[in-house]
Amino acid sequence: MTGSTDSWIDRLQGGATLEPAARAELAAQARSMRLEPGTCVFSPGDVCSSWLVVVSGSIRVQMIADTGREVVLYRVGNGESCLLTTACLLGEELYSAEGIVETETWGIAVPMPAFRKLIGTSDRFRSLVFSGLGRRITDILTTLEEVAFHRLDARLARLLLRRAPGGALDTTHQDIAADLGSAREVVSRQLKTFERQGLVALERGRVVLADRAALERLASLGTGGTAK
Amino acid sequence: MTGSTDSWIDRLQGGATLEPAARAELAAQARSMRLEPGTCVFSPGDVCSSWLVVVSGSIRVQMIADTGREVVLYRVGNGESCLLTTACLLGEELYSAEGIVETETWGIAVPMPAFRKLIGTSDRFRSLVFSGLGRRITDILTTLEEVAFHRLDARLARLLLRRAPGGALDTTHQDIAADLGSAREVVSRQLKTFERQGLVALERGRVVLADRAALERLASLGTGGTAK
DNA sequence: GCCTGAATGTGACTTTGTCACCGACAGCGG
DNA sequence: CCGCTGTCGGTGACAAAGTCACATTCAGGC
Repeated sequence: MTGSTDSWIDRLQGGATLEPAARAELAAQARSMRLEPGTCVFSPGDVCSSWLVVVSGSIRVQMIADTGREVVLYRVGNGESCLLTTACLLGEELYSAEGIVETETWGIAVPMPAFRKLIGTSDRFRSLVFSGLGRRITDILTTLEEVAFHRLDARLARLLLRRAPGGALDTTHQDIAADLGSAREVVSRQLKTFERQGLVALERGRVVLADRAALERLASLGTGGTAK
Repeated sequence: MTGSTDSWIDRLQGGATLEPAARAELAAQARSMRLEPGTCVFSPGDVCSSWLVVVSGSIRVQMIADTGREVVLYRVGNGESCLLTTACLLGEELYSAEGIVETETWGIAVPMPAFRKLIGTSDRFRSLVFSGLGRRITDILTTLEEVAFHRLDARLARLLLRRAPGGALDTTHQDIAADLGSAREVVSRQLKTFERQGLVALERGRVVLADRAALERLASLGTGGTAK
């Protein structure tokens, strides 16, 4: 809303090539927000009135069962938009999951009317929105495949490799369980087993990778193995 | 492609209100197909070159694990379009699941260029496509929630009630297992238990509901119960 | 040092999934 | 009518995952 109003547009994935008219419309209509970790951006049953983009930071989108168990569907960050929001706006439905701010986040909200207008008038905007949509649907299907078909040890190994690039991961077992769609006790036990096998070292609120190669071997079980 | 060329357009959900220009474009570009049960319409890894609509009949979209286990994501029928196809066309991705014709099906294929043109020019067409999209995403999330959170007995009871309106269901245990994302043996055992409890009667290739009320009681466990 | 709440560890038991068979049945060709 | 063959369903044994009910452990405040 100030001098650098539209700098975020360039940080939006695919935003740099938008037509000038679309850029202007976006810059004029969008509302910029700063969000604190823990904030709930939307909950199941909410109506959806704006298109959401995360410029920086990260929002976790998850489903919660009545028993308290959770599954993380995907995370939105780095110039991405949120699949559920887009789907709800386009299909005029209610949210069916919840969105939680994970790290200090800079977000942009584009009101529904402006969003619809842009979709109708800008080819570039349309393809930007859609390619994000396709990618996320793939993410959700991957989550479903993992939960339905794969063993927990392989999934846990994959998650550790994916989320601990520096060789360590600072989270609680509860968080990991949510990511995997499993239960905390199960994750604790599996981590303990990994520790006994020398694959990781455990500290309170932190998992340190000790044998990356072995974890990779485990992770590739049931991934198609020899690949196609 | 004959006298009644565009009669299918009226049978498409939301198709009756399309602008004349959009109807003409659709009628001119679409290709009509008759599909036999068992035909595979698309497989994982295929590129997606046409937008697909099922006028009548039914197509089952499912994922298959290397172990042979399957989960049905959703079914397309009755004037609906296929989420995965739409998502792949829009996001230019490859299919990540497979589509199998279940019953004799009448389908329509709209080539990608015509589809893109319609999306860009017709407001009605756009909203028709999108509302279908939103509904299907909800379906997939429901599937994920069921598989990740709910007990098999409740899920099986729900499936029986949903798919046996006449009080009986003609399918194999294998098929039911695929629908639930579970294994055949597990479904067989659970059905046997239901039979011992007098909830159903089993015949080869057929399940007959015997105590609908009890099944409904079972089905509502873990659905939120008293509701919200 | 003591309290408190969050994070983690564990045992016992249930539910699901997997593996390896077996038997039952339908349709078919002889 | 007989026997073959492929699909369908049943079962036991055992492994993996989820649930329940607590016991520990630890970091910070007071």
